[in-house]
Amino acid sequence: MKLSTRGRYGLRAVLDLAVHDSDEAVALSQIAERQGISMNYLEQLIPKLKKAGIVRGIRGAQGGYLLAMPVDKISIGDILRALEGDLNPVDCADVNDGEGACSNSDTCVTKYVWKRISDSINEAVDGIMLSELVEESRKLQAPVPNDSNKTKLSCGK
Amino acid sequence: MKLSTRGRYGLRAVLDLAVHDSDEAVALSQIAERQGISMNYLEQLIPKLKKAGIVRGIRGAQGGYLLAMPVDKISIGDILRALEGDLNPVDCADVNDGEGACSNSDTCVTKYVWKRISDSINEAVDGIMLSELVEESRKLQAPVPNDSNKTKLSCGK
DNA sequence: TTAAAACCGAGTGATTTAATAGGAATTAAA
DNA sequence: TTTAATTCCTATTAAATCACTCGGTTTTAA
Repeated sequence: MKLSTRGRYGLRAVLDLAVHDSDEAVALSQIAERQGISMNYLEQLIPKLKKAGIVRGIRGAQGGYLLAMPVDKISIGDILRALEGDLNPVDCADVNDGEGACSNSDTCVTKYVWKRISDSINEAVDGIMLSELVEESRKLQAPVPNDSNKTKLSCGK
Repeated sequence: MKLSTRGRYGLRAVLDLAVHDSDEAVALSQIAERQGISMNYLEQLIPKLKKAGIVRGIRGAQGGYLLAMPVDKISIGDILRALEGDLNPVDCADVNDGEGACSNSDTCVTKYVWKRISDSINEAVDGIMLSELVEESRKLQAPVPNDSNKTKLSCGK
């Protein structure tokens, strides 16, 4: 029951993008450098975020990425589901609306457990908007206004 | 963010044991057969459940396993944590009380997200007692009182 | 024209998962 | 006292997944 680096790195990348949001695109190399993440690896996560309508890319020189929606319309749940796939603890038809066929759903008792876990996770992540994390990070870097470019926004790898 | 078969099989095994709870021990071979799970594999999960004080083994012929606590004292969270390890989405000191050292916990914003997820999962599973699942399974098998031995209690693998 | 960037797909070593297998120790019952 | 049932313990393994790396192509601003 651990998030993979897809979810962890990807959320950091989107948050970095959100913190540096403006009218000009941000190059992936900058995000990768600031966050200390391999750019090649980050590159693989981008298509998932694009498909979910979270970021959009600007090709060519001086290109980069922009958020495709305002920060207060993007929930952490949107981001994590885009990167990790559904956040359900099992592949079960009664939990994951219809997906994942199951033969004896009628005699299944554990599905109540999976449903409760699934609902609680999704409610938690859907209740946090990207804008809240942006605000929080601005508070944290306020005391040292100069090195705003270096803030990692997240711990560990 | 999926539970492994450890958690899914193991919970089914404990639930099976709880449904067939009595003063005589239940052989693992019976649980394995009823639940359609490899006995060799189930055998590997038992030490985790014993260490957590959930089951105890009776050795020798006519031996087997018994619940080590009353069903209303065992939460689903106890069982899943015993089988899967902690249910936190990341290894982060600020989430997983102290475990997992972290260098820049001070500038970390994402930890708020991980904490919310972690808390919601643990609250969900700690709020369900094994006794509730036993009751639920009795309700489901009530219409056909004869085949109580065959109830799988869970779907899929 | 050039260089910076997004875009695309293939390959890879390490780790984890989900088992299987074989045997030793214990004990109730024949 | 033997036998058979059972827990207990450790090792091995095939397959999948993870976390990257690499090499190239297209696009586009300067």
